[in-house]
Amino acid sequence: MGEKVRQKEPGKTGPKRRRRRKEARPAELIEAGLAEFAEKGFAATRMEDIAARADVVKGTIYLYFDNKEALFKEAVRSRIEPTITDVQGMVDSYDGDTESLLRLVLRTLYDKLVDNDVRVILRIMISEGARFPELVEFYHANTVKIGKGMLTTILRRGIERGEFRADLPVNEPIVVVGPAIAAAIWRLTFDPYDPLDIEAYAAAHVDIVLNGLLSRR
Amino acid sequence: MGEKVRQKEPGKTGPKRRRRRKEARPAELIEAGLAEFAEKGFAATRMEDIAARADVVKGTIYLYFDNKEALFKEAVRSRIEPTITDVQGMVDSYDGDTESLLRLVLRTLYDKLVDNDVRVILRIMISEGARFPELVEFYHANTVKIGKGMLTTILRRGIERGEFRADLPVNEPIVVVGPAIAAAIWRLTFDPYDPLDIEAYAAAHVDIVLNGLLSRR
Amino acid sequence: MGEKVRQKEPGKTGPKRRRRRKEARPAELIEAGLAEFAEKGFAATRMEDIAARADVVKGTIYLYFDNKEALFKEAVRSRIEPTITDVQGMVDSYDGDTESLLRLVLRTLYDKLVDNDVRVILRIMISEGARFPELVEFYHANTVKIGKGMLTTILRRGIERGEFRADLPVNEPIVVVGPAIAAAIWRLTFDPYDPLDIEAYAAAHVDIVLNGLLSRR
Amino acid sequence: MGEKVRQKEPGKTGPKRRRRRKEARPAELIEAGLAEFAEKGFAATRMEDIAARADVVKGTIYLYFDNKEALFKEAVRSRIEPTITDVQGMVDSYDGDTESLLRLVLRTLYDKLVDNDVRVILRIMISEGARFPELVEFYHANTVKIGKGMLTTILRRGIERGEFRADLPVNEPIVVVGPAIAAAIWRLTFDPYDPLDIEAYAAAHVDIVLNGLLSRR
DNA sequence: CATGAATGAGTGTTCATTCAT
DNA sequence: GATGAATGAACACTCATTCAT
Repeated sequence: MGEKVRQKEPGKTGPKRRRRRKEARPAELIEAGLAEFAEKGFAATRMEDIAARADVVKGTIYLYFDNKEALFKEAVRSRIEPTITDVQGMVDSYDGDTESLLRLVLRTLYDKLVDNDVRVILRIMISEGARFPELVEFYHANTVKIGKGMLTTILRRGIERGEFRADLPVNEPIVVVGPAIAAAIWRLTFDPYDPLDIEAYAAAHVDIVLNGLLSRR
Repeated sequence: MGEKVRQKEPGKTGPKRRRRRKEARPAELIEAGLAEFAEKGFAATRMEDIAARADVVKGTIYLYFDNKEALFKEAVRSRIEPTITDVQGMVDSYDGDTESLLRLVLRTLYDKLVDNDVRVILRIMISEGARFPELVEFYHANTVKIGKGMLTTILRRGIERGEFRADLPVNEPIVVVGPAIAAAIWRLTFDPYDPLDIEAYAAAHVDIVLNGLLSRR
Repeated sequence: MGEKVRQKEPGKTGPKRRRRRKEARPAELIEAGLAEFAEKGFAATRMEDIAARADVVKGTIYLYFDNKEALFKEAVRSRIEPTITDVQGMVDSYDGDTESLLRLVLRTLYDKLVDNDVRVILRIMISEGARFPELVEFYHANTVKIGKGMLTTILRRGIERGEFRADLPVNEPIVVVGPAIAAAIWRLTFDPYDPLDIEAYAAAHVDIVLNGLLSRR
Repeated sequence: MGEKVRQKEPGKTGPKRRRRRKEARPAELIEAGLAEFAEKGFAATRMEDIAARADVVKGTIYLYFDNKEALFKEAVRSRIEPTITDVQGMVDSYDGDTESLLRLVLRTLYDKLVDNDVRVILRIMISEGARFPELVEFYHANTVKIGKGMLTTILRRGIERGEFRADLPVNEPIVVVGPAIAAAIWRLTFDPYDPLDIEAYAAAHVDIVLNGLLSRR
């Protein structure tokens, strides 16, 4: 009888759990949305799944966000903002040798890279960048460009202090962090089939970038 | 022939051509599909758009592929297969010094990276990998793993011949090509806002990886 | 309330009412579905038509049923269930002569046969049985088999009490109700061209089955 | 590697089996169509399946029939036509006693009932009658009405010759064959779950219809 | 504020039918 | 005549969004 009439468990009708903190709602939805978007991409993510993850119903989302796209953008933006800023100061006020400074910066980068959020933003940029160019621009302006500038500063500092080779290609500082970006991509894709030993990899990165491959003549 | 627009009642409804392309169709559809999937991802791509790009109607696709997923998988697979194999031989038979070999391999990598197809496969792996793990596994097994092995071989060769430092971290060869992967990602995302000078970047990559950052003591 | 036609901008697009009928909806949809399925068969019935008959839109059906097949099965099942049970008791507790009992049972059968629902289930069994064998099995087990058993009981009772011929073929009780089944089929098919006088037919059925054709020797 | 590109077995391209007799084509298609329609109904039958059953391709059907509906109607009609006519003569020229005549007619009916074609036409009438009333009318006019008339003739003959009860309800002759119709329906539906012993059933039918249920007083 | 039933605009897929070969 | 590639009009089903409660 009634093989499968979906009927949301009748009897559960009572007005039970009124939401805890109303203040937290948008943040919870952003959290839930980001998780879903990162996992499935914009198009494949269902509002219903976001709602379920935030433990509300679909309609509730529309009390806080105009539509799916608005939630997506806010979610991504909210995660981009606090990313680089904290590293900024580190460079300005550092007074040790530049090699140590670069090691510290790379260390920080790997720690962030392992952190889910940043990796996930990277995936979203790659996946959805074509459809949301403002987000890419925003991410670039607020994070990537700043980071790139920082690296240039570090390279120049090293050269000026005679610690780094004078003929370094300072205009292409991304090369220096390239292996870390590659590691982030690897973890997003091939890790299940060929797991990356982050510690060993990070050490190899620092070793090769600092010392190069060639034997000392 | 077969390309002619029907001409009866000129000025009427329009160019309703029926091309007969049995042999060519699957390849054309794969091409069109790959372009759309790469641009928009699996979920956001409409069969109708793929069809339009291949200049057929939606239903025609189903003459050649069971469904959207089948087309997607075949398209991706068809692009993965011919990727690495040609480089393989280069390494085995090379008899110059290892630095030159590595330069050659990196050069080839950058040329491929600029090539649309490979970059595009990378984007698909990152975007859709979670939903199509078989594809990631396939790509890893047929391309990435082989490439990684090649790099290890090259590093070992350099060490054995005394050309490379004896204490190189040969177990993390991805570090060596990391900057190139980062460049591919960059081109997929930030290039419109901050274009990459591939030549300069590639040169910087080779320079830094081979020589490192530090000044010779 | 809930039945009111929205009135803003009178003369505009029309009566777009949103009724909230959580409780009643499944039953309404089953009713509408059964009517359509019985008329056109499973394949030829459009979800949109079912929806229209229930005064909702197509998507609404999927709030209550997984798919067309699920709605079909539930609709058929829901109509099969309450069919025979009421007759069951009649036989067990009857204490008049068996001829009267049989007349009563046949009378009930004709009344049910005229009843749209049962006839319609019969049509569905014949039309769709091949594609939905579980339904046929279910109908047989819950209705036909029970009815058949009842008839056997009646025949035996008549024989035991000396009312019926001792040499009756009690193993083929369907023969006794066969003319009623034929009448149901007739009404489903030829009635428009050659209408059946149910009363006269039922009387003839009872007459012939009880007395036979042959003149008393 | 081409997981599932459908590609009709390349190499089988040669112009092999040119159809045997062109004359037979329409008949073969009608045969194939009838079989499919009977099994699945009009809507659920695919032209492709009919074609496959007749060992031609889909397009070929349209050389002989305007469309699906035309094929359906012709198929049904072609099977209706030769049905009753042969029995007609039997009645006119019979000179034995009427009980034997009726036995003979019922025997013939059961033989036909077992015969796939007639049962199958019955199923089609029940399933598709609502959508193809002309066919029902045609079937009724050419088969059912004639048969009904024959039965009336037989009943009258029996009464006139004093063989049958004088007060038989001659206006409802369908009652007499009702059990046979019920048997046909049974075989179309419940036979897999509760098989009918046709011989025993037919004997019971004849027995009960001729002698009735009541014990001779 | 929150709910969740209902909507309606798609999108993937099927299939009768056409037509160049 | 026969083929089978291609078409295009449906149709089942999904899901972002709305809105009465």
